[in-house]
Amino acid sequence: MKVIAVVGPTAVGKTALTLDLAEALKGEIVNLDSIQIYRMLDIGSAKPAPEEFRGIGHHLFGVISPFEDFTVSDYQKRAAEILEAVAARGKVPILSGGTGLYLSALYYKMDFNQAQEDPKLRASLYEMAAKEGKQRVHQILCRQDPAVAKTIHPNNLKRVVRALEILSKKDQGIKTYREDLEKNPLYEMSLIGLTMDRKTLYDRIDQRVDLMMSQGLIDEVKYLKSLGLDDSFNSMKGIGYKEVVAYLNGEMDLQSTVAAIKQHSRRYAKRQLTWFRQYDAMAWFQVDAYPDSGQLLEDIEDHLRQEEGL
RNA sequence: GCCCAGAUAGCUCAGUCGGUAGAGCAGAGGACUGAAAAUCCUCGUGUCGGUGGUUCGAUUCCGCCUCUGGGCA
Repeated sequence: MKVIAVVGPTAVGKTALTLDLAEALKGEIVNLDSIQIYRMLDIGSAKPAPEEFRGIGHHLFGVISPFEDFTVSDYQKRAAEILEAVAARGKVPILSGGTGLYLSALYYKMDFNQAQEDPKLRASLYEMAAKEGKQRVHQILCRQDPAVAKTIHPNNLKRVVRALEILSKKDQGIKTYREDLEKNPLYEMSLIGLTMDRKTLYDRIDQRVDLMMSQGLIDEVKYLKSLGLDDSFNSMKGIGYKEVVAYLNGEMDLQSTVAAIKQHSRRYAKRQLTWFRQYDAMAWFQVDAYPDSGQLLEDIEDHLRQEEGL
């Protein structure tokens, strides 16, 4: 099945370009973003508005309750179904978003079903970390699987815990996961990476945060809070949300809140670029090197045609 | 004009009882298999304002100059 993925850092212009591309290729858009997937998180996640859909199919935007703990594994299942359905309709599915792990969950053959979550084990390990230190938990991993322990830093508790969780279900541990990584044979995926001069990107991020504020991000978060959502929910851990929650709790003044959102967004963009560099098949396009989006679109279409010809 | 305090990394500053210097922030690079907008790791050479002097040796002490704050006229 032919699938296109448009990825890149936040604020690089994925949404607009994907819309043009979908129009040109008679495609449908499938969300590849871990926050836009939630309902009611609109302004802060820069979710595309239905008024701007131009009649093009959009999937997995705002379909999950923000009270729900959505995971990569859930995404993988739901996205796979959507990709099937779109292809069955004779349309080309275009993934668009910036969540790297979600891309890998589709691009590679990743089986998350082998080791389910274990809340009890997690809780006890976190308790141990709180009492005896993160080092202690890492030591346990060292004993059970020294090779994996070496690849995970002791301070990265979250990942140490997950590695132990996998070991408790499965003899091979997380290492075999990594080594077994192969491309998902179901999809013939074209990877389109959007990038931009760093300084220009950061300016755009700053501008977009200002725009979100003027669009009413504070009110959006106020409303979410009034529903009972606080920073303990995964949905509220997104950039723009966690900072405004802190502001509404009186922990920060408005100016530093805005500054923090900008800074966190910049760092996030950097991490996204690091992640997306790992794919050898990624075709990169420097967005700000094009005088207009029309030329960019043409080049991308050329590239896709070329890839198909191979 | 006089007095005082400053001038050190992109920014804010610390420090060297004289042996050419280091924190925070900003920034850069990286890792990543059920929280991923998450979580975590690594990275600091800069005419120490300019110029003379003392000294084996000055960013450090002294003189002068320039600039920036503040005060007094």
